[in-house]
Amino acid sequence: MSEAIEPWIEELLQAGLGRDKMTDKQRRIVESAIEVFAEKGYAASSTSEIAQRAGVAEGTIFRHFKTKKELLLSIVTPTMLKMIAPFLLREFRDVLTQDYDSYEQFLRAMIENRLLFLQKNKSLIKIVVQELPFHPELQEQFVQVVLVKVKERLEIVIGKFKAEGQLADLPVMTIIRLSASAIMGYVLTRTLYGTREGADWDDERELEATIGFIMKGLAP
Amino acid sequence: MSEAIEPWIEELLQAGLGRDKMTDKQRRIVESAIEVFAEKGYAASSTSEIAQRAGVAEGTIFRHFKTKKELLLSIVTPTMLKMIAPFLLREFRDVLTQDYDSYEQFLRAMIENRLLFLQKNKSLIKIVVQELPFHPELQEQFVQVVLVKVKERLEIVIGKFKAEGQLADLPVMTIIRLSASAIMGYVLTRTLYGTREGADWDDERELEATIGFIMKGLAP
Amino acid sequence: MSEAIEPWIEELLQAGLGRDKMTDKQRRIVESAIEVFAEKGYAASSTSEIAQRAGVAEGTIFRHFKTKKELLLSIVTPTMLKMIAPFLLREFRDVLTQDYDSYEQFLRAMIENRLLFLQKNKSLIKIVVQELPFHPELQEQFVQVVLVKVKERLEIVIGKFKAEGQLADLPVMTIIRLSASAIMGYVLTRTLYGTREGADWDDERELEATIGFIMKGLAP
Amino acid sequence: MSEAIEPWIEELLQAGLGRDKMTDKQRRIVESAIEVFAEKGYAASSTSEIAQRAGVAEGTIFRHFKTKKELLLSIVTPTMLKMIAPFLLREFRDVLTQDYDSYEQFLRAMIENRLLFLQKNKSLIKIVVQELPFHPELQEQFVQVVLVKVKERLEIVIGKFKAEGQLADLPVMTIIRLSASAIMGYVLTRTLYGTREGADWDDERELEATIGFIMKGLAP
DNA sequence: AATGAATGAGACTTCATTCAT
DNA sequence: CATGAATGAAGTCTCATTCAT
Repeated sequence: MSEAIEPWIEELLQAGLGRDKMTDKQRRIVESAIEVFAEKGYAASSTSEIAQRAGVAEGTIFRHFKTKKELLLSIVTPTMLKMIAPFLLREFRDVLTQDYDSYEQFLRAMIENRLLFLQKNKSLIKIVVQELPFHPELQEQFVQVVLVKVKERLEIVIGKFKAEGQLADLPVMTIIRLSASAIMGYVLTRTLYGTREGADWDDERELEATIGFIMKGLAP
Repeated sequence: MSEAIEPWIEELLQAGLGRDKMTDKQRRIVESAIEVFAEKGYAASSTSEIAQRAGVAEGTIFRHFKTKKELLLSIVTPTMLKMIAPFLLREFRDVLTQDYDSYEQFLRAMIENRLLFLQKNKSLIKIVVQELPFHPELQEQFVQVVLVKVKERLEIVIGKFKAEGQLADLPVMTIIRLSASAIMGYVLTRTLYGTREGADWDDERELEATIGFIMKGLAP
Repeated sequence: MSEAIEPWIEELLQAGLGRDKMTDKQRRIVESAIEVFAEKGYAASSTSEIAQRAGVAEGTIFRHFKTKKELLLSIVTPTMLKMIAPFLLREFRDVLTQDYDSYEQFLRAMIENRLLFLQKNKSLIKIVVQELPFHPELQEQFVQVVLVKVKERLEIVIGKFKAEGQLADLPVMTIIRLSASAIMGYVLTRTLYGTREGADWDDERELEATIGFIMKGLAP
Repeated sequence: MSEAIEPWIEELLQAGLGRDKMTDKQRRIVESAIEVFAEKGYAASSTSEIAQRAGVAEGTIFRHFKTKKELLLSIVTPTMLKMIAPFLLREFRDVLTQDYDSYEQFLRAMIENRLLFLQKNKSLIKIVVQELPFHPELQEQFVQVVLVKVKERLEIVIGKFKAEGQLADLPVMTIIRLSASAIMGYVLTRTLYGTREGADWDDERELEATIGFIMKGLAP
């Protein structure tokens, strides 16, 4: 737990999360690109439309991003890092292992944190999820950056709860999978279905049901 | 629930599932299209590559399908029907309501049946899932054809098990969601992760863990 | 002398010289390309202008030639072959070794033959000469196809005249170089300078002077 | 013949030959431009690459040269002057008419002088030769500045040798052409072919052969 | 029914040039 | 003087679709 974060991740986090160094136009280009990519998908998006929405000349895009693909990467790579930021930052990491007495507490914290993130980054997540299957480099990155890191951290936390006898005697990966499935099912349904007009979605109730389900399902 | 299936669905099932009426070339076109769409995504696929792989002239595609979009629909619509075929076919429907004594039995049957389907139709499912977000007509179709129908049928079955006191007192939709999440998590992990070389995936164990998880989580 | 011509050369000669298999539009494209390339140089020529002059849509060019470069090659490669055709064709080859009693006769024949060729293919030659320095593949081709073949044949003929004591005792390559320089100087001056209005170019006299110069310069 | 050199030529000679007045950046731009133009040809060269190689900003080029074309001219015009400098400079001019007893001596001096020049200015010459055909203003300049001047001077010298009975009774222009052809053939072969690895080019022998050829060919 | 040449709109990208800093 | 971000015209090339054969 005490080993330092790899410097390149630290760096990317800085560079990616804050768009500080970007010029105004650059930021507008990226924002338009996020819009358009999320709406139509990368392949069906045209740089001319992105330029138009950003209010810049098409050539300007290519001054900042050598290719359309690079523009995509400039969006996806930081997003993948943001997705796992809580697992990487030192302060949070310590929190992970210490602050939660019960698995339930931990679950609630995770859901709240990531749900907030997801709500604020719907388009970004959509782009990542949509494009992942078609770009092997992204997949590589995803496995290396997201899966491995997250798994690493979660194994520690969940291992602890399991050792304390709070959880059933299942492989840690299985516990992660089952918990994650239920949470994602909740989040996805909520996102897709819960926002429809006239939908009878009682968020509080569903959240409780989901957590209850996980806790019962994983009880020793 | 004893009303007849809508005739147009019946028709589509016939037309879509059996590619009987297709000429040889037509079938080859559709098969190539499935390949290419699954590989590159609809927008990034070119009709000329599809024609090439199908061994037909470029123009031939447009003799059978007015537009590229229509070719996509000719793949997606039947697939969506195939996805819910078990819920629609009369014989199966009766089975649903009668054959299973326990929810666990029912779950096992569903998993086995749909897993088989998924394994035989990976590319098709991939296309549907990938394209759904970008084509409102498809979404419409999906909701109308898949969600509504499945929900309708499942509510009966699950309502029965719930009435029998086998399941916790949760809204039927919630039960469906939680069960489906866990199953899909299992299937997805198995598909993406279980086939990697050197992966330590014990299918039997994971399946049992998943079913156990659901049953415990949903126990009254 | 009696060994067969390499089949690939034979083939290229057929394909390149006769534009038989070309469709009408293809021929028009190539002809326009020759015009434009010769006028402006390859790099400064635009496919859109070529298309316009050919009276076809721009896309049509790329149906017949994958890239602009391929269009260039489709012009240059056959031209290089045409440049040395006399040295390759069997009938001519035999002629080379037998028909000429004196080096002077041989020179006159060569000049006449190649001058005719040059007059009919000014643009083509111009393109080859202009582009050669910028395309390594063309240089490779030029050395392999033109230099080597021509040298091979000329060495035989000139070796014979030298053996007969008609020529000075110089390396055959030197004789070739000196003769070629004088001829090319004649041809070039004639082409560039001789066609100007008011130029005092007496072609007959200059030709005689050139041949006289070579013969005297190379006399034993 | 004793009339002064046209002042504008004098001026250009000063300005072009010495790059004295240029700032450091300006000189670096011109040098990079020479490199790139020689490598890729004018039309295929980009000002951005030139700027990069020169280590200056893109805009800087256009502070010193209004257009890309002007940059080309700033290279080509002085080069054309340098090509004929020996014929223009007063001191050299006198030398021309007095110092050489034989045409052979004169030839040797010219070859040595111009060969040295060519070796030190390969890229420049390449650019001039390559671009001449595509820029009518350059052609104009070339005829006016190079051809006319050189012809003027050479006619005097060669006229003298001819009057002395050293040379055959041919038009002076013909003598020039024949001599120049042989020399250029020598220089070109030497440049292109003589530097290849494994080439059996004996420079001394070829030079002698060439001079011998010219002298014999032009003997009275 | 099948072909494949032809199209022209539009895709991504490059580039010479301008201008505020 | 120098910079480099910005531009928009133009470049090469792709693609869905049409149509005469």
